[in-house]
Amino acid sequence: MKIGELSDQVGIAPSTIRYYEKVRLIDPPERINGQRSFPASALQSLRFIQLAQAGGFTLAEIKTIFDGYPNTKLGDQWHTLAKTKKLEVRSKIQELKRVDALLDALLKCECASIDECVGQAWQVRPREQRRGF
Amino acid sequence: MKIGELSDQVGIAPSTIRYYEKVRLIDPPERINGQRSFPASALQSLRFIQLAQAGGFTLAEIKTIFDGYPNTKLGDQWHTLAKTKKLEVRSKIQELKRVDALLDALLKCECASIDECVGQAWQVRPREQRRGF
DNA sequence: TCTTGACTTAAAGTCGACTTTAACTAGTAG
DNA sequence: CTACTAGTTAAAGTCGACTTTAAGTCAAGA
Repeated sequence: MKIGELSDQVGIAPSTIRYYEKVRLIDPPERINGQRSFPASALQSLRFIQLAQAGGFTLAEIKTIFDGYPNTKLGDQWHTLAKTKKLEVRSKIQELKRVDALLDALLKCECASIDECVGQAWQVRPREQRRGF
Repeated sequence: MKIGELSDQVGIAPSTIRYYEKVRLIDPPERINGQRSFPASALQSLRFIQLAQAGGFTLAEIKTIFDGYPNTKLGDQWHTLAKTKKLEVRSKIQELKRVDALLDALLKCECASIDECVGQAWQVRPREQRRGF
């Protein structure tokens, strides 16, 4: 598969794919007349990168996973990272649910200001002392 | 409230708060002897910013919301943006759930490579043609 | 009075993740 | 043969979101 085709299939610009290769995130593919010829597995790799990025992984973290897997000795770098990230992902889901609720509130409520509306959406009454945060 | 106290309460660096003021994301607070003195509502604004950022809003988008709210004429900019973002947030939640599942798979499975494992986690058999994507 | 610590400014620097540019090559269609 | 398309490289540029730097101000405590 040439870079253009791969790009089309996965929805990642050729320049980005070359960039990923340059920073050693993906393996340098075979060259045919100087042009990259990717194996089918490159598609999976790129899709993994897409999803992991959506999950808040940096490219460096994705690299750690790629480099380490499947070595699973306890305390292994990628293993530790994956577990940490799983927690992050779960709390991010909770955060997003709060954002969703907040947007609902903003779209529906009649508050005069964002601050007031935020207060309501968070069950926090403004103009009143709360104890212990 | 001086900038240091606000910073401590909300967990955002003073330099960041000044930056938000510079890019007109928050209102310039009153100055007492040249020093910023924030009203309590600044706390709510900053918390809103934090959460919105976590929800994938750019600062420019947050500004649009702040600037437009609470004007709710149909087709209003902030209103449209909020509705669009709500959809984005919901699909992001789905994405994160997929990441969570993928991490589970990586942590538990015995695949020889990430690509293979990704294939399994996504109910996509590698080495087989799938029709129509 | 002197020092300390928290504040002020404008401007420059950083970082991650790409994208763009410029100059080039190789295969294909007319 | 020529033109076109899709590929190649290294290096520089961009963008969002901050952070750091340098030089200065101000009030409180020893």
